[in-house]
Amino acid sequence: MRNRLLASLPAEDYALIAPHLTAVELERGRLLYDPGDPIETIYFPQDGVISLMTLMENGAAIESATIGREGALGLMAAVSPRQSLSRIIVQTPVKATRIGAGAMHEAWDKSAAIKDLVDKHTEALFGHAIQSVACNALHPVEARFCRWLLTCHDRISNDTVALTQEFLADMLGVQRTTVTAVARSLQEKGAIRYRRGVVDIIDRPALEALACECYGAINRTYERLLPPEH
Amino acid sequence: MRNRLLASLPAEDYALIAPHLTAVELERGRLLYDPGDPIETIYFPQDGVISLMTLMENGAAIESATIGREGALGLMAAVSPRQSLSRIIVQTPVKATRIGAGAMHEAWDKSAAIKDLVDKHTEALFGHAIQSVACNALHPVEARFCRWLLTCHDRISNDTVALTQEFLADMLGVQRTTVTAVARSLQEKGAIRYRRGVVDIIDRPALEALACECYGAINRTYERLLPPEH
DNA sequence: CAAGGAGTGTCGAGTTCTCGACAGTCTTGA
DNA sequence: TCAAGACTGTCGAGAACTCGACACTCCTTG
Repeated sequence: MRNRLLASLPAEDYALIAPHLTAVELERGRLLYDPGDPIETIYFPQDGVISLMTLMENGAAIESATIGREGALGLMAAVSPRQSLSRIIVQTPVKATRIGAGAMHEAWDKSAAIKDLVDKHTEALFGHAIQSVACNALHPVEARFCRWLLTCHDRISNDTVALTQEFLADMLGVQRTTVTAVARSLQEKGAIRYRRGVVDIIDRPALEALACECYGAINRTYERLLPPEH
Repeated sequence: MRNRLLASLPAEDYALIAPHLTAVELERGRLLYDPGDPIETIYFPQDGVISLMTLMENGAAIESATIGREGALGLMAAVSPRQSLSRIIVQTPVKATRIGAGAMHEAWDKSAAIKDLVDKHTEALFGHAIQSVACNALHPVEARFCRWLLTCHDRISNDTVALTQEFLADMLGVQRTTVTAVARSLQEKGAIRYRRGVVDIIDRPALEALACECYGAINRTYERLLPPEH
């Protein structure tokens, strides 16, 4: 059980949802929800990254938050029925545990521990979002690129991230040519190595030094609000 | 009662909190919370604007969301004790109704209507934040300036906004010189008139045309989630 | 009513990023 | 195995915004 939310639940509370949990694998690029879609399924990632992307009228979609094993997708639907606010896609291959929103709501209704978990997770995700608001306005692309890689690296179990520069340009809300330039610069600095569709993280400390403070700030918010590991 | 959340409460639910409500006036510039401060008081604005500002290590503070009569400040503390995630300041003079977080929690515990209100407000504020994430990455300063003025205008009861260009530059996360240039351009277009410390909104439709789609998107989210007016 | 501070206007060099274009390379599937 | 599509490299003009500087004006306060 790598998902931190599920792992933190006391056995009796976990037992409320266990019968309804199903393990799934989600392939990269899969569209889970579009804005307005009712959230019928909640996903607890065990490994991999899911992106929340704000969709603009012209079709541009930019990442507003990510979800990995520290959280869950659609968890707010445990409280009451929801429509998705964003386009939600699978960014790296994801192993997850899923549960229907209805079943989760019933468990939420019975368990104070689950209520608390939903509450804290909502707060942490909000903190993630408002930090990103500031980051996108104030920080140069290279720092945001590094933050993005680190966040991704934390949520997967190896040093290789499969993604195209084009995709990454969308995530960051910049031109692809800008991503190309930044990627080359980072490779020259020895922080990453990349080839067609793949980025290898070579020197994580270097990335951390180049990333903006938002990386640490978001992590601290999660650490403060979520149950400790183990 | 101009605050939309309070106005929407059924009489019996409102009665739970009424004894603890106090009317207050908050002067412009007042600091309500800094990151990490415990949220002990919840404010329901009747008129005026409160800003949530993400604070960076170098002291820069940029606006990540605003709160006016359509919402409340610190409402999530009704669910469980919270620390503020942002620096929260009074942006225009505010008339508000306030209540202690403890009293609000007790009412929340007893009233399904209040629970629902808190839930919906949390979701709307999250929607506000993720739209701002995209906006800051994708939209030019002029469009964001217009959006900001419109949002402010919706929450106050006249056409004159008191603020300095320096302050606005902080809000938008840009240089003051950029704000000067944009303000002059908008004045030449006849949308606003400004003088030392004051902006008058002259042609609201013109501002709406120049603002980015995020203004409408955020409003639609609030309209969908909050109880209708009257 | 003089002084000081706060707010604004303006300039210019420099950087970052956009935007469109096109060529080259790798991968996939018919 | 060949064609088509997906992905990357590169170029260059131009727009947007930064950053530092300085002058000026208005307002407040002693």
